[in-house]
Amino acid sequence: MTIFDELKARGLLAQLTDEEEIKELINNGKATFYIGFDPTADSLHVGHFMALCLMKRLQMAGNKPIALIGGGTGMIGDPSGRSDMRTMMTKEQIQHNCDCFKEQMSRFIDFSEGKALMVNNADWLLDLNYVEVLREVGAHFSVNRMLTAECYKQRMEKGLSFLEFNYMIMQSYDFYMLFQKYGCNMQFGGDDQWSNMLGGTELIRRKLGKDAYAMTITLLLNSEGKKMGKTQKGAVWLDPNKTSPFEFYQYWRNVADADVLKCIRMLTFLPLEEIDKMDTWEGSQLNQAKEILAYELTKLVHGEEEAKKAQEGARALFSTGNAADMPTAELSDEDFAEGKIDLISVLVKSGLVATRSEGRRAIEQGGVSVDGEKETDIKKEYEKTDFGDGIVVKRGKKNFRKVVVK
RNA sequence: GGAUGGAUUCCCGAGUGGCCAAAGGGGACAGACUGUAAAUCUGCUGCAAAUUGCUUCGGUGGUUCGAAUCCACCUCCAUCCA
Repeated sequence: MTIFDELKARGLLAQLTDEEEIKELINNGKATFYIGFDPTADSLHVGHFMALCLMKRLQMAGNKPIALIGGGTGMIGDPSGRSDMRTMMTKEQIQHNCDCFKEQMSRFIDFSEGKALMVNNADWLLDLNYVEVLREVGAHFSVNRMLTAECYKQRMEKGLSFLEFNYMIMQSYDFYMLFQKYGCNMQFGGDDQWSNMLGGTELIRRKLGKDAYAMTITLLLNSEGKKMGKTQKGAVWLDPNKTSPFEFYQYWRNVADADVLKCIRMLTFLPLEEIDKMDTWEGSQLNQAKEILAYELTKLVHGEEEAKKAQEGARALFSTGNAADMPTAELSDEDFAEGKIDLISVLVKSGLVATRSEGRRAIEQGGVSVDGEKETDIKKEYEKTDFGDGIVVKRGKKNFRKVVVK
């Protein structure tokens, strides 16, 4: 199976400028392609992960990836797919984020011996001269056409600043630069990047009279049409300090039935034949598929050892309600008043609830249990000796914490 | 620069002197049912020493016994005019 057919079978391809040409290039390892990453946070998240996987797949097929870090475009902020203005970041923030990105990416992509490149568009964007850019680049863009682009249409209702309006031009300029500097003939990105990417191919055609190609990856949406990889607390990060391997595992363990197979197909490296078998699974058997998905992804991101730990931890926790390897919270002497601490305080100190009111509510509604026993007395108090080697406090079905006294 | 409309809690959105910690919906959280899924039903959703107290309706001052609500100024947003 060719790499192109595989990508297609996995449902990764969304839009392509020229299917035949792209197929030819990537199947024969002749593509030098880039994917841009804007440093909007100090860690990559699941959305980036898809792009990284794509890079890896194509690299394995002999193509040369360029990871472009948007140190320059990050100064502007991409309006695509957003209904509100981005908050502006300081230069220092952006630099810090770039550094974090670099480190995380090197774990996925082989950057040795010219097999891949990592560049930062700050290198060429920050020193641009305004008037020069207007004359050289701006002349090739039609405002009328830009405004008809889907990503701007949405923003026309809420308001779009000139700053953000220019994002497309900057991204197009990136492609143009990479084409000249590194012979980069292809750009990949999320489907929301389509219009920005077309801007680049067009600029290259107009300025150089040469062809370049663009291809977008399907956005990973859940059955409700929302982007996956987002939780209430924010994104699911790849940085273990921001999203622990256990939380990461649990996120995928808990995806909806309707989304499991899609996720396995798009995100894992499991052979397609194996995935096709799972396609017939129904009902509670799908639960196994979720376990596979969670395990495979955790393994890819955090390594086999962490994946095993997370899986075992989760299994033990949900079957027996106990596990050696669960998040632990420590209480110290100051937490005890006259040798005692009340249950609400335990919940707050262990981070299971944010406020005492929330803790009170959780107890009153029967959502709290201690060592497997439901506890509904909000005044319940514990002495130091009650903790022994640690007690397991649970809020809701999926939030556990082992509480020990130091 | 001018005219008009607007800013309410996580989001949308009611509220136009006291009955307001603020209707309704969404989301989130908890419970029941389940498969760590979905759907459904129920509860709950500012904080706290919790039948009470404290802090919230863009900001700052003011009027009043009492202000989300009235007045002044300011900031931001939308639409129209330049």
